[in-house]
Amino acid sequence: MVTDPGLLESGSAPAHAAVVVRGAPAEQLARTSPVPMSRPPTPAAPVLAAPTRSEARSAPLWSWWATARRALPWRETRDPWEVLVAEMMLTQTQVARVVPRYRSFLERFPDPASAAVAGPGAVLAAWVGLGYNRRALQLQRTAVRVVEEHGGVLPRDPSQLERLPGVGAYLARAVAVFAFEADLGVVDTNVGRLLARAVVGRPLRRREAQVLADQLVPRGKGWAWNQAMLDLGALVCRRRSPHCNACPWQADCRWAGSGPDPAAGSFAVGARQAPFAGSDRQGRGRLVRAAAAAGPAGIAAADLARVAGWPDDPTRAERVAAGLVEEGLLAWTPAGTLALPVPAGPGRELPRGASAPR
DNA sequence: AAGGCGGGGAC
DNA sequence: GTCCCAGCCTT
Repeated sequence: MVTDPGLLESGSAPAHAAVVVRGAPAEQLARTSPVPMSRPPTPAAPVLAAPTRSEARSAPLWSWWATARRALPWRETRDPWEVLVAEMMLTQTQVARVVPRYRSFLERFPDPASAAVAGPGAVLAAWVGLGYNRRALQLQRTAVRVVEEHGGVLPRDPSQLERLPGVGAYLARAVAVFAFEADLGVVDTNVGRLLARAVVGRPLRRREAQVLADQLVPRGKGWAWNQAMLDLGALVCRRRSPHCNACPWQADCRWAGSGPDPAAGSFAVGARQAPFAGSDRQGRGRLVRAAAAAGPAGIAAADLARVAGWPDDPTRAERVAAGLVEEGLLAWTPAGTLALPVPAGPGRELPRGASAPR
């Protein structure tokens, strides 16, 4: 008998019998639209071609996952805010870099209300070092919106989640699946790579990938299935040098690790990015980090160029600093120094129009 | 469709 | 050194 870790993890998962094959054949995926937010009606006929059948893939995946699964702190919760914080931190950031920062951030901001009240500067100060500092601002703005429009509780509908600042298609579904245990497929870089390589053996368009991911989810096991898929992509079907010998889908893989990588150019699979060293991004990061370290006093204008890493190019430093101010990541103080947008620390008032936290 | 956005670990 | 990561947003 195949063990089913999903039933151990997912309190609401029904103890049902067999995985049911649903959905449309792979050849029809492209014209299935729009992406359904819930399971479409079960069609009469068996549909997915043999290599893409969910049933053939679920048993090996569960067996593999029972021993290979990663123990990660955000897998211990179903709180939607805690899930959102994890997913926001994990955006383009490796798991190993998020783990040591996750719990300490949640201790400081245990719910949307606390982040809304604290203000952008405080959230940013707790974020510095994780990278992509805009995410901290977006998370804080989302917290304000959740307090103002949703009574301080994140909505469970992906389409509503997606309207929140910084919450796109992936994050909305990730919250729906990992907090509310929806039976949807999440497509990040790991899953996107896995689908392209193992399931279809060719690059996938956005909608194809999303529909296919949805169809593979065994009913009632969305949480465990997606966590297992992420683990399989991250640990076995890696971007470089995949461990095909250790893969539970080796017998059914449409690629098998030789020849051109079908994941190249497929949806959610990252493209090359510009060099970081010497970029504006690098200077921006230095300025925000230095502002966080300087506290309310801020960075003296005379130090900007040196702090940004361009001692011989103050014009560039000022331009980049102006951009950070424009985006709300930094602010000029009355003294003419550059600081985080609001004083970090307790005792701030709520933004005008915000309701009191519960 | 393409480019900007952090930073650190793997190679 | 280069590459890439539980993406999102703007142009």
